[in-house]
Amino acid sequence: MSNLTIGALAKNAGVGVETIRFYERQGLIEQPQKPIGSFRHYSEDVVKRVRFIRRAKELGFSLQEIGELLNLSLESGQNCNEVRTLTEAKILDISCKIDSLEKMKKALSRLVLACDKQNQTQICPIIESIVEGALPQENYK
Amino acid sequence: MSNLTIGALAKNAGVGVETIRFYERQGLIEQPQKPIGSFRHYSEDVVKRVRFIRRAKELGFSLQEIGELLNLSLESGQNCNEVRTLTEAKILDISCKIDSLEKMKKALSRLVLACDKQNQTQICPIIESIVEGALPQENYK
DNA sequence: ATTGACTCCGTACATAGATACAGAGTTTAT
DNA sequence: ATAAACTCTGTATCTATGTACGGAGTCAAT
Repeated sequence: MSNLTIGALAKNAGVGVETIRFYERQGLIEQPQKPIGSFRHYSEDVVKRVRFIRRAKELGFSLQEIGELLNLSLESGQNCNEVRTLTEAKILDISCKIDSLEKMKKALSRLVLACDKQNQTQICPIIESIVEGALPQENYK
Repeated sequence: MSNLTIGALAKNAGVGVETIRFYERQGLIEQPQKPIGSFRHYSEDVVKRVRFIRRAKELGFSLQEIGELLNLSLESGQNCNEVRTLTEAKILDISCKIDSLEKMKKALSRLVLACDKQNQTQICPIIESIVEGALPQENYK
């Protein structure tokens, strides 16, 4: 719609102009039409897209993974089964992350509780409760 | 306890030897005693600590933040109120992450559902539902 | 039609987080 | 007591993810 310039897009999405062009080079947002003169112009959808990228990064996804997430859709000629398989894998991945964060949160809540009780026993529940995680330990080296 | 060498620690924790020494330089694990000869030796606790670091990284925390998380405890001379305040902030941060991941998960579940229904409408629910996030939009530039 | 703000492209630099390597010392198994 | 495997320190290199800059072109307001 709204035909934003790159500067307006960047501002709305909360990133720098250079970052937009970087994402374009990485293939995360497509090279836009340049109807007016020779400047890039973007729709509101791209604002959402960039915000999504920003958010997903904070959740520990790499740009590569974010690209995969963004490509999950039933647009046009996509094979439905393939999309479903990929999507289910992503869902599993996300569930693991949620589990870990829940554990972390619980551990920290216990810490606050210990604080309230003036319970001065040495306690650092994070390590105790979060380490043994949901993700399989891949072979390393 | 178990007096692991750096190699054993690395293997158990699922990282490389160099990574251990890197974390040491970053202050995430302390320079250990070297009782036997001049080699580093570690307890089982350090294995847990490194696994925690690894896990927390996957959840989008920086090493700096991970250090802060690891320092949250009621050990020895720490000010209880201060610890509580910091901890509550971290809990909030984590809750936001969980929220975002839940939204992402729901969006992907809807996608799978659409697959099942052979509903071929173009659908890419990720962007719709995850973008508008819990985190405040910090001023950028 | 000129000025200030914005954009273009290309390339260089920056930062976080490792990872690799060189050359020397140490441990352990035979 | 020797060889293989491991570790030491210090430094250099690598990848991912941006950021910055130079020099030129474009747009919008006066």
